[in-house]
Amino acid sequence: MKVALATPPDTATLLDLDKQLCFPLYAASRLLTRIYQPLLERYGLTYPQYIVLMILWEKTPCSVTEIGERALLNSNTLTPLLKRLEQQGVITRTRDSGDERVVMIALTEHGRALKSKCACIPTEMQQRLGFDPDKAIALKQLLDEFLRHLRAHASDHLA
Amino acid sequence: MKVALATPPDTATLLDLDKQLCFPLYAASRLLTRIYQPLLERYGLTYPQYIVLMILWEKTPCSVTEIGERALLNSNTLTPLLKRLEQQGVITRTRDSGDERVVMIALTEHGRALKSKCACIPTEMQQRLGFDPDKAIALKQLLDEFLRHLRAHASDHLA
DNA sequence: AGCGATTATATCGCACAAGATATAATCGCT
DNA sequence: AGCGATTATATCTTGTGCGATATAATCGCT
Repeated sequence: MKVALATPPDTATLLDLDKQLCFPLYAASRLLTRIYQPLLERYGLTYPQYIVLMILWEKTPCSVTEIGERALLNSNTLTPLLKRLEQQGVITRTRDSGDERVVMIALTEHGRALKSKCACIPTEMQQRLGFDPDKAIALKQLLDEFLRHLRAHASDHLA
Repeated sequence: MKVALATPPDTATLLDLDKQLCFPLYAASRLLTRIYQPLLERYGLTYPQYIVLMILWEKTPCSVTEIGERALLNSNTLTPLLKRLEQQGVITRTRDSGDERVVMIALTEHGRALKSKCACIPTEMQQRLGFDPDKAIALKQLLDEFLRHLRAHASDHLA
């Protein structure tokens, strides 16, 4: 016979929005992106485009696949995004002469110049956020660990 | 004259993808949503739709604005999402008789029934994730705090 | 060399997101 | 009562995201 039905983990309760891990992740991601937006639109960039540029600022040129692995985005998202960056004159897209399947993405002069213009963004974001730096670091560490876990786990699920 | 230019926080370095807080947030949010997907598509739901349903399972009916405040989504996102849920017979949309500007969203019988069908999802996600529960709790707490901070802060920036 | 399997991008369709703007109903003040 | 301001949704446009599929180039094996 069922006895201690009184106390928690009853399944209905677990469906409360406030109990979810995913929701604050999802909401915080969108809100933080919104705070980036006014800083980025000065240069005509969206947040995902900024991610791609950060990858290219570290190493250029990069193949589409390399960018996808780093940003965790597939070609169906990257192709149009990269075409927009190309139209803005920020990057070039060139087929690799050695392997014609590969499209190499390289920064233009303008794209390189954007790096120094964007250099103030991380600091400015930190100021605008005004979130306790210690907590931000703790959060980032946990998130990085969680992301590593998810990446390792994702391959399980694709199998 | 500039002297100690050698050591860190030089601005260029801060643009490294690995230094960013937003990127793991953004990436983890998308990866986690992907893990939800196979569980949700059994019931023809997307993750944002599931969020809205969790809100309605706690309290029905709700106005569009109430849902928007809870889910942090605006009408331009909610209106089409809610219309799709209506077409699926999960919710109804009715103008409030007292105030015709307000559209009240209520669960249908089917929508209510989905709650018990979805009851297993939180537990199943936890199992599938296999992420250290203590770390998950710590992460959620930090995220909740960060989200509260962002919400409070967002209003500053909208001003 | 020949050809099926693999790989790298691209395309298509659908569903968010969010700013800007439109529309209609209600409120508040005189 | 009248009317400008506010409020609640809806619509339009642009830009992601992502599953499914298409296409073209390369690889691997015989």
